[in-house]
Amino acid sequence: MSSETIEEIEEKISLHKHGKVPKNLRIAQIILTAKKMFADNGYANSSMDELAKRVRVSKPVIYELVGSKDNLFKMILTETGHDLQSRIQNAVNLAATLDAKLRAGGLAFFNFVSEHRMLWLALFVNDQGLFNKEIAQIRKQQSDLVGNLITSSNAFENNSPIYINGIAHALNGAYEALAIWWIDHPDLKPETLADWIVELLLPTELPIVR
Amino acid sequence: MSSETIEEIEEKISLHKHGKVPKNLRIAQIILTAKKMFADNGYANSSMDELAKRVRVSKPVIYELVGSKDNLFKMILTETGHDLQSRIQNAVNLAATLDAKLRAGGLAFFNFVSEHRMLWLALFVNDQGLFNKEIAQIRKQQSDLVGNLITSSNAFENNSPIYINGIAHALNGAYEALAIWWIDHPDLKPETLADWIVELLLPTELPIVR
DNA sequence: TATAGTAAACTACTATAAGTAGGTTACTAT
DNA sequence: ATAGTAACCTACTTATAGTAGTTTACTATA
Repeated sequence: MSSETIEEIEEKISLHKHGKVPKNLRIAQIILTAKKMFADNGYANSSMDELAKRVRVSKPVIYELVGSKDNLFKMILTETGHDLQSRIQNAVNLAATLDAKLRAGGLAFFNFVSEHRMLWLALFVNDQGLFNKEIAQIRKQQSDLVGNLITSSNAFENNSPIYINGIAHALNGAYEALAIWWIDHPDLKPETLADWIVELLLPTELPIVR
Repeated sequence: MSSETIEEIEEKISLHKHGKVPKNLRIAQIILTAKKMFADNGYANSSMDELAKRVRVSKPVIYELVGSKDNLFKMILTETGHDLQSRIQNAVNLAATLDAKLRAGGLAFFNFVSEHRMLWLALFVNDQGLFNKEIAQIRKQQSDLVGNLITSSNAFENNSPIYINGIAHALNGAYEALAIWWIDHPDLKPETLADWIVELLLPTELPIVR
C-alpha cells in the first residue's frame, strides 16, 4: 500500500488545536479509517454514522469530503486494485523466465492477500458475513465433486489430498469466473466453455479446442 | 429447477375468491416472485416493500411466511444451489469415462447458468450492479496480465485470442477461489499456493509440488 | 489588534427500508 | 348460526443514507 499509516496521519491531526484539520489530512484519515471499518464489518454492515464516530467528526464532514458511501467504497476498491495490480506487475517484471514470471505473479498475489486479508475479502469477494456460510457450503459440495473426479485422473494421481482439495476449489473458481466473463461474450456456446476447462485440466489427453 | 412455475401458482391462487390463500401456495408464490425480484435488481436493490407489492399482499404476510429478507435469500440460495448441484451430479453420473464426466459436469454448469443467468449472478456472485463496473475493470487488468503471460507459453501458442482471454479470466477466478479457500487452511504458505497454480497451468514443464 | 472572508465543522432534519404490535376479515367445523 | 382460527391488514418503530442551513475558528489585511 502507498503513503502514510493511520498513526502518522492522526499524529499530524493531533497538532491542530481546535480539531479543525485541513481537507487533505482529513480525507486521508477518513479513507484509512474506512478501510479498517470495511475490513472489520464488510460493506453492508458498515455505517456512515459509525465511520463519523470513528473519525470523531460529524456525518456531513464525511459526505463533504468523500461524497457517499458508494463512492468511498469505490475509491478504496480502485486504489487497492491498483496497489495489487502494480505489486503483481512488478513481481512479473523482475522475474526472468516464463515459469518464474508465473510463479512470481501468483506469489505476489497471495502475499498481498495475506497482508490485507479482511480488506481484500470485503472489497473483492462477497458481502462479507451475510451469506458466506451458505455460499461456502455450496462451494464445498461442488468442490468435493470436482475433487472426486480429478482424484481418479492419472494426471493427478500422485498429488496429496490437500492439494487436490485446493485445486478443486480453484477449479470451481475458474468455472465461476468464466461464467461471469461469458456475460460479455454471449455468442459462445456452453459446450465451448466446457471444452476449454477440460482442455486446461487435461491438456495432454485431449485435442486443442478453438 | 423443481416444482411449478409462477403462472401455475398464480392460476391456483386466482381460484380463491377473497384473496385469502393457503400458506403453502402463498409461500410458493412469494419465493418464486422473490427469485424474479432478486434476479431483476440484486439483493441490495430489492426491498421487502416491493416484494409485498409484487405479491399484492401486505408486508407482515411476507414476514410471517418467510421470516426475513436474509432468510428468504438464504432459502433461495440453498434451493438453487441444490438444483445446480444435482444437475451437475446427474450429468457426471451419466457419462462413462473420466474425460466425458469432466466435460458433462462443466457443460451442465454452463447450461444452468445460461438458463438462470441473472438469478445465478444475484445469488452467487457479487451484489449485482453496485460495484460490478469497478470490479470488472480490475479483473480485466489482471486478466490482461495473465493473458500476456500465457500467450508467450508454448503450451498455449496454438490457441485463439478469445480462448486465451477466457482462460485468463478463468485463471484469475482460480486464484481468487484459492485465496478464499486459504482462509480455512491458514498453515499453507503463499509460495505453496503459487506453485500449485503454476503446476496446474504448465504440468508438463514442472515437477509435481506437494 | 480588530475584523472580513472562508474553510471546517455542527445540529437537526428527511427519506427509505427492515421489521413488528396489535387488530380485522373470512373460511371451516360443529 | 357461531366459535375458532388462518390469513391478512394498518400503522407503527428503528436504523441508516443523505442533506439544509447554521456556527466556529483560522487567516489575511487594515
